[in-house]
Amino acid sequence: MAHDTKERILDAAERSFADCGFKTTSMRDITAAAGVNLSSVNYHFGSKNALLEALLDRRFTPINQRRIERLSQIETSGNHGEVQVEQIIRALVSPPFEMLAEWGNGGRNFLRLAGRLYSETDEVRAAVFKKQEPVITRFTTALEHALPALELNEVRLRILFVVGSMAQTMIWGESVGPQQKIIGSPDSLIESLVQFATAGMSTMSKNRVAVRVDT
Amino acid sequence: MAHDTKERILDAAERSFADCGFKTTSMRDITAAAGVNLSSVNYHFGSKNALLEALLDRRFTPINQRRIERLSQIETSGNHGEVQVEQIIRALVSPPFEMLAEWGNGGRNFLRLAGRLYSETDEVRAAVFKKQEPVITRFTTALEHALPALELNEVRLRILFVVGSMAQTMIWGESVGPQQKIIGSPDSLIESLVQFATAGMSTMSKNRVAVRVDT
DNA sequence: GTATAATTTAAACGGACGTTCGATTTAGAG
DNA sequence: CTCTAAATCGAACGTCCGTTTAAATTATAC
Repeated sequence: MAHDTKERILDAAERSFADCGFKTTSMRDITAAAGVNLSSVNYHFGSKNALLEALLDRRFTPINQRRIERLSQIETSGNHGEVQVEQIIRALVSPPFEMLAEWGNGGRNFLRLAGRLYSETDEVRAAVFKKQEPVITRFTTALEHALPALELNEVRLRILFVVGSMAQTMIWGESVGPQQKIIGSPDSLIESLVQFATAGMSTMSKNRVAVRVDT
Repeated sequence: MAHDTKERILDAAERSFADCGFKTTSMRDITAAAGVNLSSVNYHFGSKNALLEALLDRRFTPINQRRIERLSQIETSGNHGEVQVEQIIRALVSPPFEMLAEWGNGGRNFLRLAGRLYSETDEVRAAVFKKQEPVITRFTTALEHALPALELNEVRLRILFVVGSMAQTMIWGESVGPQQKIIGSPDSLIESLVQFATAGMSTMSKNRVAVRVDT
């Protein structure tokens, strides 16, 4: 029963952060929802910020592990062109949604929370970015190799677009708008996202404006 | 000098909200930055929430006006297919970036702020959504007509992806990562975004998984 | 000029926040 | 059992928050 406290705090915090955001959620909200004492968070994690970090680690570590595994497989498969681009993108965007089945409600809460992170305060975002940096770097180089005809900065810009689509999907995962449910099963959602992102990532225009870079 | 106060508050709030987020920014931060008395915000706007609404109205009204104008022109132009899709998407995503030139730093701050709104607290997001609803609806139906081969829910889902890409671009507009500047002029940025979104929106797969909708 | 309204100001309000502290309870080892 | 360390608990700390109040100041109309 002892160590159970930590996980109950993590679960409650995950849910509250997803519902109300990091700053808006108070420690009293979290501890009340978890059914533990107010001081428990500081005792087990040190501070509210440290709690957030622990929370992100718990989910991002297996997600990123899976991402990297997939990418390694793809790199040794010998595929090329748009097929490979699709595989790479799938390896990037699928894992968070696949975890839904394993993690249940906790996974759904984390998804909403994680989607928001990309637009959090610079302070929080910097922390997240640092954790995700190795993964982003690996996928960036992989896509640069898979799309040799594209300027490097254009590839990186499109990765930004893909991440934005993914984040938005995480946030609005359940319903969009007041009533409409436009999202069915997680599987079909992933397919739509991968298809969209692959098409956008692979497109080669005829009359494109050159991408200028200020150095 | 009297009515100048309101705009100074709006400018300062726009900047602070963009830097630190809505909840994190205190009224004392805003009024200090604006060089006005603490009570001025409540006097002129009523509350902190009302200030945010006024702030959004100031920028979104002309942006959405421009969006609707463009869309109306497109609908009477007689174009079809992917050409029309590109025009519609351009009408949706360009205006915010075009305002940068007109609004200077204020526009840049607003862009970052607006990009974050899509992932704010449900409360804030609901308010934003209500304001944007007519515009979203019009663009949704326009794209549904332009893409008759696509299921309606698939169109709406892809609009979500496009909005996500746009929001992400607004947030990271200046620099991505610690040092890299991957974004050049606003013009080339818009072109990249439009091209990406058009390709993703228009793509027709061969072996797609059917999109199931829970009713 | 005076009267009236609009605006600005300083000060304070009650409340909620993250964190800390000392005491108490629980768990594990000898 | 006893001893020790880990964990939980209630209570309080100081701080910052959004908002309100009432007086002082400024602008506007007559």
